[in-house]
Amino acid sequence: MEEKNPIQSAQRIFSVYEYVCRSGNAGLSQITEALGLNKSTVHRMLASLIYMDYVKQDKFTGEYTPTFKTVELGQTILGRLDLPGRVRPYLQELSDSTGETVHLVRRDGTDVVYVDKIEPLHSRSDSIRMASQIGRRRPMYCAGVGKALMASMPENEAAEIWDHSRIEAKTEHTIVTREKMKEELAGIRSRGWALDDEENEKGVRCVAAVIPSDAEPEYAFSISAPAAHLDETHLPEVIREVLKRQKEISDAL
Amino acid sequence: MEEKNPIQSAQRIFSVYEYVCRSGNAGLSQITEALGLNKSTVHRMLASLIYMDYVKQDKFTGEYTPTFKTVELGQTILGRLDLPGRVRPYLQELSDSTGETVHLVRRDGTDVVYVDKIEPLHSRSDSIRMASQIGRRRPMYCAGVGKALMASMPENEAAEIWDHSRIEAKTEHTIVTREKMKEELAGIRSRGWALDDEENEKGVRCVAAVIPSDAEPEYAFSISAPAAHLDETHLPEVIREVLKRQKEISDAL
DNA sequence: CTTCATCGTTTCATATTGTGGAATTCTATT
DNA sequence: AATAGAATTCCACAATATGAAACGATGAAG
Repeated sequence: MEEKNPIQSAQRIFSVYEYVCRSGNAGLSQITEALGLNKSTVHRMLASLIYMDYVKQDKFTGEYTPTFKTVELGQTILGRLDLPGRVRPYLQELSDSTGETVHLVRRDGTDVVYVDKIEPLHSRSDSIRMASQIGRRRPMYCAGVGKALMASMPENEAAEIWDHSRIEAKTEHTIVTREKMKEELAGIRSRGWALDDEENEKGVRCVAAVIPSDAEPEYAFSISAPAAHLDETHLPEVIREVLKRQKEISDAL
Repeated sequence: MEEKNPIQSAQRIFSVYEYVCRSGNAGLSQITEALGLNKSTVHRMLASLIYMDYVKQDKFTGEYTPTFKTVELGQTILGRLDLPGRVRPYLQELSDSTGETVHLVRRDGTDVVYVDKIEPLHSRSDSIRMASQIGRRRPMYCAGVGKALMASMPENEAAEIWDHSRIEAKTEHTIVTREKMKEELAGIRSRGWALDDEENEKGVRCVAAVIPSDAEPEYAFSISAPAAHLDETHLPEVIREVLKRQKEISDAL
């Protein structure tokens, strides 16, 4: 991998672009300070982004905000995936029947990327909003969906993913040894579902399963919930729901 | 407005970036030909985009594809909007009860931008897939949602939108005169809903209404369907459903 | 097996552009 | 009216982006 951007001005303009996207709105001085660039440089970068319709400037406040063009490009990329649209009805039903958030992910190297996120139509009164976001990536080793995918591939391939992952203990429950992971994957294979037992985020558990496929599965889905909801009492029922929907999806594809 | 990009290399690298996003995957030579740039320039642009993680290169085919980073940025922008998440359950019910696609838009100058799109969980057998896409913009004057929004603002403001729009007859049904639009908006005001009567796309009709707000409404939603579904027989029922959901949303916000 | 075509990759002299310091303009505050 | 602090503009020149040419890889044709 290169150790610096082959095009310096690209680094600069994309820094400005991302800053505006991530902040939502920002003034010239704020961006200048945050990025450590000269303000006439930043000004020209913004003028360029405005010209290309990625950014717009509020007439009254002078602040810069992202346009929806990035949203449209993102949706163009996402919309090219066929599977999410086809499985969404099943995942919405899963979400509705459990009252919890459902995620669909796609494998991307040693990571998974969230490609859909379904909230129940009627949230339970004690539900919490999941911080997950479509487009975000996460390492496979500490995600229920990631482990489900690893369990559905040849063992050597799963081992390679482990070896290429930067293992760190995200919580005290995160699996950090090769042996433990191997056992875990064996368990997942025999059960047909994976559990993220507060391994990625304290207080959050999830039940996951792969989307069956003729080839090696590339997608997986999960129900995430506060650990208090997914306790020993409720777990079996949720597992049943997950496997039921998995079967329906399998039958329909 | 500037008549050329203030930063030439920005123009180039964003051209390459958009090309890769829109095509889904492309080889160096293809991009070079399409954009009329020197191939070593394009190669360096791609190297830069790879460095910034917007693009990746397939190891086997050598082709370049967009990563999910753009999706993530787009979702960051979209996720900053509060209203879509809150009204989605109502719109999903509207979609399910009618079996048609529902759109939520937000006003953006003289245009509307699609910020959500809901498909019924169980499509009717003769449903068609709407070409609309989140992030896409559309002029207000020829969209049901746009007319609904125009009808809910002061007349002079609606007139200004009309004056600043590039009016063209998208179909033979498109309203292209100021007088006709004025009458149309008066009708919408008295009825409380708008109809896109094949004005934007032949064969497609939609019923639209604004999302009520204390201030001037900024969002509107619509049901779109093939004209054959939304004929005179079915229209009253769909209108009732639209107004019913509008009321529920109003009560809940 | 050799040759050829076409793809992506790399190099480097130099033409061209992006840079940033300083001045200017604008607006809100005192 | 003066001041502060924001955004905007200018332009000499330092620095970079450019592209022609060469190179390496791969698959197809003979």
